[in-house]
Amino acid sequence: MASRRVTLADVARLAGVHPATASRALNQVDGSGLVSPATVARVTAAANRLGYRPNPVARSLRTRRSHTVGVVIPDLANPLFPPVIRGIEDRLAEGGYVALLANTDDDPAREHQLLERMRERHVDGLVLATVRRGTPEPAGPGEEDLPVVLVNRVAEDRALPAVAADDVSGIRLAVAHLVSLGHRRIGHVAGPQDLSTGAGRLRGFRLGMAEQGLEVGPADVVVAERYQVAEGLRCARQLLAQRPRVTAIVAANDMLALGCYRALAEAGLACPQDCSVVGFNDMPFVDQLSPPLTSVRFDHYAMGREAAQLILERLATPGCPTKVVYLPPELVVRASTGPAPRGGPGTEGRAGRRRAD
Amino acid sequence: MASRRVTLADVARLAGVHPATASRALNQVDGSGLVSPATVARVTAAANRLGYRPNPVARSLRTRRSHTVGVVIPDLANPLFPPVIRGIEDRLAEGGYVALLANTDDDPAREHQLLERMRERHVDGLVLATVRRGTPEPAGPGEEDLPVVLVNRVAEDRALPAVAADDVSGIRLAVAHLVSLGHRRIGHVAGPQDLSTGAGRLRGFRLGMAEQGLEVGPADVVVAERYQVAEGLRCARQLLAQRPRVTAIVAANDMLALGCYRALAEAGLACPQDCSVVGFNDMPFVDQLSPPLTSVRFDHYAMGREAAQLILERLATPGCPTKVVYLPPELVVRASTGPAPRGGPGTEGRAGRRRAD
DNA sequence: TTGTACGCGTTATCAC
DNA sequence: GTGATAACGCGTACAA
Repeated sequence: MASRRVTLADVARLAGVHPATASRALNQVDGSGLVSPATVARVTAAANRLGYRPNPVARSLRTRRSHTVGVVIPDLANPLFPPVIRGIEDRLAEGGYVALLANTDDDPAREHQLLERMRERHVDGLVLATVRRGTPEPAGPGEEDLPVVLVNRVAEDRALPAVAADDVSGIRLAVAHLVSLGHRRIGHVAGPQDLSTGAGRLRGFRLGMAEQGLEVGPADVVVAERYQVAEGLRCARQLLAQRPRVTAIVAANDMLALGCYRALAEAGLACPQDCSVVGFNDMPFVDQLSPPLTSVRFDHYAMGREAAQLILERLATPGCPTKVVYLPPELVVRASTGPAPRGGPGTEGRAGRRRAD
Repeated sequence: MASRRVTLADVARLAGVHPATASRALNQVDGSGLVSPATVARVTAAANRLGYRPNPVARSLRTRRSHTVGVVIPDLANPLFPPVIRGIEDRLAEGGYVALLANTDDDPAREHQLLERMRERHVDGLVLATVRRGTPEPAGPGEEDLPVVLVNRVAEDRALPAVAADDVSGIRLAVAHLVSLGHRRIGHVAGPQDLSTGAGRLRGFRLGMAEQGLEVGPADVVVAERYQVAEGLRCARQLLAQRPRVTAIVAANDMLALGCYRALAEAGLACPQDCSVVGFNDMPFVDQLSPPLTSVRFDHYAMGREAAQLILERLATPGCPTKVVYLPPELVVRASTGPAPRGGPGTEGRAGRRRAD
């Protein structure tokens, strides 16, 4: 029936101490003897008895810390992110923090507005999955700088703490796998080059091909503007047009790989009989596709946890060194990759067979 | 270079008025003349000049309203929800509100804890996609009650505002479609019966079958405990075991339909040649499955917007009547449904063919 | 119409 | 060690 929330003053009254003392007693880090153990006991007892919960708003007003971390995601609809968010939330909760989530839909204007809102709300730090190369300062100039951690992105100069998959290694795995299956004419549908993942994976492609003694000509790479199925379709169409004898495509992520599927179907090519496809991220559901997608996998949930860990460290120790964490990738081989066709694709013999609707 | 945030006092000083006056001038609803137009002009000018942004924390402490709405989702990894969340966020932003997002992973304990955190943070209202039948009071008894809106759920007695698809109509569409393809032995993998969607869709199934003059025996329905692929697999296995001659399965949602795919593959049955499958929700990516899934579709983004609309109405007019909004469903026919097999499935002639790995 | 004074709930900084 | 006091930034009765 007690309708009003119980406040610190109530606790103090019950414990027979001044509110300030109660505050100290409750916020006490164990050991530092600023307040007598007896009072601590009495106050905590009173707090428990009354079911006292501090008011975070009042606390935030006073301390200018909100125990809230802003998490900015480019696209919630990308299945990559839910596990990442879960990881962030879980680790943050362990540290007593809450995530304020926002997604920008890749719209810089929207992102700017969201970041402004987050500053207003006194978020203590930011976890960004949106940062583009060339805009390392996420919050505009002149502002007091919030702690920032990048996730699934890395700053060009590694000046910001970050957690991401080892893009280069991952793509090299993919290339090596394809070569082991006999592929030689391999194309790359690259990601946006203003994203660290897009640039890193393209670098990995060139490196991996070189390691295998294969050349990469200008026509072997088509760069997507965004990580979306439609872009994958566009790029794969172009790739097939300018390199009709390609037998395998490495896509910079799974969304683009989906676009490649469509382009192959359009062209009357079967996957993997005529052309193999490899993705990146191993998103949920790609094992249910037709054909199930071979993809470079890493632990998304762990990436989220690690990002939260970094921001917590940074909040606890503002000056701590800037860490960049790379997660080890592995290749999950499924049915979208197979032996290189012997006659070569694009020859009339194999085209025009069964196609997805 | 101005490092400190500009505060109301700064604005007042520049405008040459008392802070209280500045406050009134800025919070003024147009028309009601509590403050002279001249001062309003001066104050707003000063505010713009300084780039004043009110401190939401202080305001929230004072007014006990945070302009924040808690949004609780059972499972972020379900692709149904991202568009819903987008809809909620967008509409909320138009009304000057922010969404505080949380996902419970279907864990009531976790949900309880999250709701507590949200209360602490002074959320002004709640949008819940988690409510189960039998627990209409989401926040525990005796507490001051926050405005609540349900999304993708409906309270048993319709006592709470809610937005959801018209489950009954949707399933009837599915049944009618299957019957028109010649199916007569149709099974249902039902959703959890403590969720309004699970119960409503089961009701729709019985109704739809009755309309078509078909009987529903106890063995024709298997009830899933959760909306997950693994549960769909379990239920479909059971259904196939107890009704081997079934030629079509209506799944209560797309996740369960995915489980049905697996069960059919296990049993060596081809979809749709041996057995058709219909899902519900038309999640993103189900058009990319093998085979592309026939599913009952409704506008997820619109559902989110509508839910936000309802909570905004409720915040503006606390006593307003309780609305329950049903969204019209439509059937998206893809390749997972086809004509009923003539010989009937489960006969040895067709079993044991190609199977997914 | 505007200024005065106070309180929202907490914590930081002084004294004692 | 603990109590008193002020302040975080804003909104709002009340007085003028």
